[in-house]
Amino acid sequence: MSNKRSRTLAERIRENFDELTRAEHQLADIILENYPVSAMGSITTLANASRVSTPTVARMARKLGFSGFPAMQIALREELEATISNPIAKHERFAESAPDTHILNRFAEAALENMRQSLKRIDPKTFDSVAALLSNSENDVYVAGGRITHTIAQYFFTHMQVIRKGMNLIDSGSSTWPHFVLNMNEGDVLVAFDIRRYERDLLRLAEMATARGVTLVLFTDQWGSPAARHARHVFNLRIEVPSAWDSSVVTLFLVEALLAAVQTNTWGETRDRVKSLEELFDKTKLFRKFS
Amino acid sequence: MSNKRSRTLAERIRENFDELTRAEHQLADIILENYPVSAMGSITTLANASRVSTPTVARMARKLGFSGFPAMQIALREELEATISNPIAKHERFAESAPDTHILNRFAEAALENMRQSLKRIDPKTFDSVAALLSNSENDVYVAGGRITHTIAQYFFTHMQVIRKGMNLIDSGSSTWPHFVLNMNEGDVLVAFDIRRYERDLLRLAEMATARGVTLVLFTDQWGSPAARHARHVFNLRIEVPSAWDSSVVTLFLVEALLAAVQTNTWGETRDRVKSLEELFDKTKLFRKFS
DNA sequence: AGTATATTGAAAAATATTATACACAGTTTA
DNA sequence: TAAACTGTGTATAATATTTTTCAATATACT
Repeated sequence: MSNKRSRTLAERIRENFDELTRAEHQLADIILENYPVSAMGSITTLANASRVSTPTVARMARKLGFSGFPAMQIALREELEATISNPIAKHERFAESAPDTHILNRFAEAALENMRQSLKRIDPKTFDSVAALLSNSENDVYVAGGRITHTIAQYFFTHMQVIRKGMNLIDSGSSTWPHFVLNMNEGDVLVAFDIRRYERDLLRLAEMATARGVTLVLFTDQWGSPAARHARHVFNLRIEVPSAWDSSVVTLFLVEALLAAVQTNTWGETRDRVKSLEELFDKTKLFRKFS
Repeated sequence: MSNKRSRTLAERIRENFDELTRAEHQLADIILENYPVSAMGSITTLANASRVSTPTVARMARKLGFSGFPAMQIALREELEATISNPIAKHERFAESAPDTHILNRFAEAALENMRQSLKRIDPKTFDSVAALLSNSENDVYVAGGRITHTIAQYFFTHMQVIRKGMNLIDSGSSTWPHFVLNMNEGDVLVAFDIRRYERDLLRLAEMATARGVTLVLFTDQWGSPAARHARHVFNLRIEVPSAWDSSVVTLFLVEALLAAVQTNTWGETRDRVKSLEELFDKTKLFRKFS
C-alpha cells in the first residue's frame, strides 16, 4: 500500500481499468498503445487520437488521482526522465565509506556529470575530422595553452611527439609566439586550449594563425572562448566542479581519446617511432626494469 | 549527404552551436543536460530552468529551423517515439550518434571504469590526512613527476602555488634534484607521481628525501611504484585505457579533488592570495574581460 | 415502459501558453 | 566618441489549451 515511489500512469490505468467507462477505455487504449508519447501532446491531440472529447480526457486524469490533465502530464514527464536518465553510476556510491557530502564524492559526482554532459556535446564527426587532421604528418601541428591549460597542452604535445614529427609547443605566457606564427604555413594545424578566463594572447594568436591559412582546433568550455569564431573545429567541454577552480579532467580525457585515435590511424608509422624511443630509454637506463 | 531521417534536435543544436548567442547557449545546455525531457514541458518552464526569457526560447526554435516552439516540441516527441520503439538506440545514449565501438565511447567507458575502481581503493582517511598535510603551510612542499606525469605534477604545483606559499616544483629529468633535497627539512612534504614505467630517479629521490625525515605522498598505479615502501600515504589509481599509453585522467581528478580540499581548509589565507593574484592579472591585462 | 442515473460531447468560460512589440544594454563599427 | 547593430528581457497581445457547464443520449432499475 505505502509505495514510496509513486505509481506510474500505466500502472494507475491498469489498476483502475474496471472503473473506467467506454470512452475512457478507448482513451486508455490509445495511451498505452504508444506509451508514453501519445499522452505527451495537448489534451486535444490525445482526445482526437482516441476519438473522445476533451472533457473525457480531463475527467479520466482526475479519476486516476491527478488534479487535472497538466498534472498527469508532468507526472508522465518525470516518469520518462527516471526511465531514460543515463544509468551510468548515478546511483552508485563510489568511495563507499565516504559520506555523500565528503568532498571526494561531491567531486566525483561533478566530474562524472561533466564527462557525461561533455560527451553529449561532442560531435563524433568533429572528433574524427580532428583525428584525421592530426594524423596527417604532411602538415605541422602547433599546440598552445593558457595559464592553467598549458600543462594539458604540454601533455598533448609530449605524446604527439612520440606519435609523429612536426610537432611544436608554443610557450605559454611568453612573448615568443609571434616567432612561431612566422613558421606556420597554409594547411598547418593549431591546437589551442582556451578555458575561461579567456586570454587575449591566445585570441590574437588564433587570429594571426588562421589569417595565414592555419586550421584551428579549439578546446574550450561550455561558454566558448572568443577564439571559437576563428576555429574550424571546436570542443565545448563541461568544466564545473565544487571548487574555486575549473576542472581539466574532461579536457584531459578528450586529449587522451584523441591521442588514441591518432595513434590508431598512424599505427604503422608510430610503431617504429615508439620502438626507437624504447631503445633510447634502454640506453639511458632511465627506467627501472618492469616485470 | 541527403539524410533521409530528419535531424534530431540535439544534432541541430550541435551543428548550429556556434551561431547561438550567450543566452541561447545557456538554453541549449539545459536542453541537452536532461535530454529530451527538459524540453517537453511548456516554453515557460524551459525558459525558467535555463534562466532566459521565453522569447529567447521561441527565437532559438526558429533559429534551429522550426516554425516555432510547438513545432520543435512535436519534432521532439516524434524523435522520442522513434527512440523508444527502437531498443537498439537506447544503448547509444552516451555520445548519441557515435556507435558503441567508436573510440570515443570505448575510451569513455574505460575512463569511467577507472574512476570507479580507483575511488573504491581510496581511503577517505588517507585523503583527509594528505589534505591536512598539504594545508599546513609551516612545512614546505616539493612536487615531482616523471616523464609523462610531470605535466600533472606541474598542474598540481601551479594551483598549489596560488593556495599557499612554500611550494617547489622539482624539474623532471634534469639532474638538479639533489639540490632540492639539500633544502628539505624534517616535516616537509614530497608529493611524487610515479606511474609505470617507474623511474629510477624518482625512487632515489624518494629514498633520499624520506631519509631526511620528509613525508612522502605518492600517486601511483594499481601495481604500485617501488617508491611506495618509503611513502607515508599512497594513492593507487587505475590507469588502463584502450590505447598504447596509460591514462592520467584519474590522476588529474584526484589532484583536483585534493586541491579543492586544501583550498577549503585554508580558505581564509587562500582568499587573500587569490585576490592579490586577480589584481596582478588585471594590471597585466592578460585576460579578456569576462561578463 | 417509465423513471432515475450515468455517460458523453458541444460550446463557452477560464486559464495557460506562445508570439510580438518595443525598449534598453552592451558591443562593434565608422 | 558617436552611431549602428545585436542580443536580451518585460510587457502585452494573440493564440491555444484546459476546464466547466449543460443538454442530449445511453443505460440501469423498478
